Amino acid sequence: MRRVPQQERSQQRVAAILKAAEQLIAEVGYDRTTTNAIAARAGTAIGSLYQFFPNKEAIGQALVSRYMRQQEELFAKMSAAVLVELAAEELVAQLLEPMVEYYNSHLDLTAIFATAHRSPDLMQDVARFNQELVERLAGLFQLRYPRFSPADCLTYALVVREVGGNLLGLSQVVASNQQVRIVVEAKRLLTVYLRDVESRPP
Amino acid sequence: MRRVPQQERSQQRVAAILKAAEQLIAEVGYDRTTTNAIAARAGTAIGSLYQFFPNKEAIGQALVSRYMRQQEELFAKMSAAVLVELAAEELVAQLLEPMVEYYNSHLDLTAIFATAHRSPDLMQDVARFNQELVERLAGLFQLRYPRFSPADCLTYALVVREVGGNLLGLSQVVASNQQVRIVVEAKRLLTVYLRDVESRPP
Amino acid sequence: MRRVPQQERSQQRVAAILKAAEQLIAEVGYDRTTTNAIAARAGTAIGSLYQFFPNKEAIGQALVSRYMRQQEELFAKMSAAVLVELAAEELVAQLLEPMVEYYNSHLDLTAIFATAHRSPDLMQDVARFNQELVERLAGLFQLRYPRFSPADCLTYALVVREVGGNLLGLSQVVASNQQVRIVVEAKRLLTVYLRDVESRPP
Amino acid sequence: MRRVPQQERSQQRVAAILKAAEQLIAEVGYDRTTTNAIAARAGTAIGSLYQFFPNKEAIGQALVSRYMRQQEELFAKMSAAVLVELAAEELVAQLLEPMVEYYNSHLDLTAIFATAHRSPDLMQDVARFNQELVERLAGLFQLRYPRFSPADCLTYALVVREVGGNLLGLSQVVASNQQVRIVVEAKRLLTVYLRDVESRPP
DNA sequence: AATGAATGAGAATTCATTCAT
DNA sequence: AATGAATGAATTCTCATTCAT
Repeated sequence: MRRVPQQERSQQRVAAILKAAEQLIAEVGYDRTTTNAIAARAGTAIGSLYQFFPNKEAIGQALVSRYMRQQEELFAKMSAAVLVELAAEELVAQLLEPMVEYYNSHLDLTAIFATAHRSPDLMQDVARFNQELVERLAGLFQLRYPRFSPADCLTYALVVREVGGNLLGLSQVVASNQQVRIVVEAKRLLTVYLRDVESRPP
Repeated sequence: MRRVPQQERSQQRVAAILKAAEQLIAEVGYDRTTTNAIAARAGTAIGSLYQFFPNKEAIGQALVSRYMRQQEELFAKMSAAVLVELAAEELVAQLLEPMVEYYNSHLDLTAIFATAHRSPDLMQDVARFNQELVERLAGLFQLRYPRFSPADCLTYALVVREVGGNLLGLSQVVASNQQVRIVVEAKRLLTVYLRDVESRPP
Repeated sequence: MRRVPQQERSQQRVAAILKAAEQLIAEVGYDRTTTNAIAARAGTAIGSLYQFFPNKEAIGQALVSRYMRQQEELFAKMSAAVLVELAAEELVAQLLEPMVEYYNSHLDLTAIFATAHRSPDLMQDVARFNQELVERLAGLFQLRYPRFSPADCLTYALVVREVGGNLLGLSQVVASNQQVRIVVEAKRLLTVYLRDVESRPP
Repeated sequence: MRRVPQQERSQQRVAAILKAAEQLIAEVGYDRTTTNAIAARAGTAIGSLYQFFPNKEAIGQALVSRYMRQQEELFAKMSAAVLVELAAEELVAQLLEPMVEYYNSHLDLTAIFATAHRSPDLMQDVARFNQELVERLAGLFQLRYPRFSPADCLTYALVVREVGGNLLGLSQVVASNQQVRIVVEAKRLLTVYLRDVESRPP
């Protein structure tokens, strides 16, 4: 960010910009979201937008990093010591619950993540976050299932993250009577998968 | 398509255009792929590109519909009568194998599907295909598990398609030593999920 | 218009754009006038042009509607009650004088009207204006010469408008020593024509 | 023309091209008529078109010069000696009749003439023809009315040509029940105008 | 001679970003 | 600090013309 908003009015402005960006990206995708449209929906002048963000990418980065920060807070609450002991079902619930909540209030994530693959800078942040998340999961699995190799644990982590993230994304897109069902199935699916992993010989 | 390529040279040209488009979309995404870049990589003049495709979207549509056609051919080979009888593990293998093969040779699909959500026309085709695929799966599940309601079968189909597609997509992106592992886990995960479904009371 | 110019600077810019468009259209015709050329001659960036006009056609429409508005003002000044009573010579003078003045300051009209026949939207405006003008004339003739049928009056109106407009257009194109003569003859020609009409039996 | 068509088949081809060009120009205007469209409507390959015409402009020129040649033939039939003696009404009839006939079969003239003003080469030909026509008329008037100055005769010629041409053009465009009326009025208008001229003192 | 695929300069339009007010 | 008008590089697409077959 170019300038850190000090006054309350500025902070509200930045919040409005991020909210507008979030909505527009969710609606039309990252590439088709114009900075002018963001400013317009945020009720701000385009010039003001550029006082806080040096370029369009920075807005995407801000969105991603805000998401990262919030996810980290969620994870920080869970002690690894506890997670290691939980039954598979409980573990999945603990992991997915906060993500479900987050997805329900931040619709743009899928769109940003989808486009992020291609944008040099945005990609860095998203990739770093995903990496971190996967590593954290892999570490957790290593603690829970010490008999598996690190490469195995990494695989499980990749699978769990991908499946979890995408099913939650799907739940946002389907007809409303399917939304909850998808989330229920996501938990069930991950649970039986983890149980299967647990039952495997080394 | 504007003009149907009759001669062999034309067909090669169209093939080169589609291949270039595929690569570029996979590299930078649909929106950032320019028609000029496609023509340049295809070793063709931009005007020639527009002799075959009326606009940029048509190229994406061609890619999508080619994919749809090929997928349908794959499905056409499997008789429902056989699939109904298979064990969960076999069924998953039958469903995933051809998709794995396809994903390995067509890297752009994830990128197109990601952007497609936003583009009116492209979306139609992709959505229609996904819908069809999901309905086919739901129909299959209904046959296999008659005790479940259509809504249940739809949920299972949505989950299986989403998880299957995304894990295969993931397998394209990860480090090479993880690629095969991911596919193996995808099959395992879907297998235990289907077994779980099978074990449920009505 | 996309954005209504509020500030004086903007108004000057729009005026400069319209003036440049007018000149270029008069010089090379509507189709061969490029928006970039208009912007260049107006001393403006192409982007600025598009802030005020959504597309090229809108510039032509603005020119036409400005013309229409000004013509209507001219007509509004003449009361039908007075025109009905005038001698043919006076009537022609009243009708042509303002048009002469206008043609002398707006050289592009012929060019726009010539191309307008072909452009869907531009045509609408021009056609509507011509229609209106002809109907107004036909109405006036009906009042002056109640013994003629509406179809007759329409014919007279069509002829008078066509001849009037074209001779004034011609006066813009010929050598300077012929300009005034053409206008004088235009008046004379229309006067003797109207007198002839007046002398006809029903 | 690039190559003079010798064989009959070639001559038919050229005729088809000119006919197609004529129609298209009448429909959409000169600038918007594409050479590919001309070839397509003529049932010819675009390459063949360019074997006979070096560029698009040459097609317009061919149309204009064909028109010029035909008009000259019409004029050649009328001896000046006879025209000088005719009454105004007869003279007008003699002059307009062939033009009416021609306009009825060649609808593109108005469109070409309208655009011709702007096209360097096309303009030359059209201008030359108009000039010639006007000079011929002026010469005729000088013979009929020796008491007027050459400048006066030129003015009358300009007026008569402009009015005649445009009213015939108008007659092509109006509703069918007005077409004949316009032509009748055109003759009447020119007649009373010439009579007025004849009655003027030197 | 005929064909029509191929070419690429050029036109309309968008949008990220700057900068005068 | 805020504003929003101004900028112009970049993009999509057209069409006159060429040239290999």
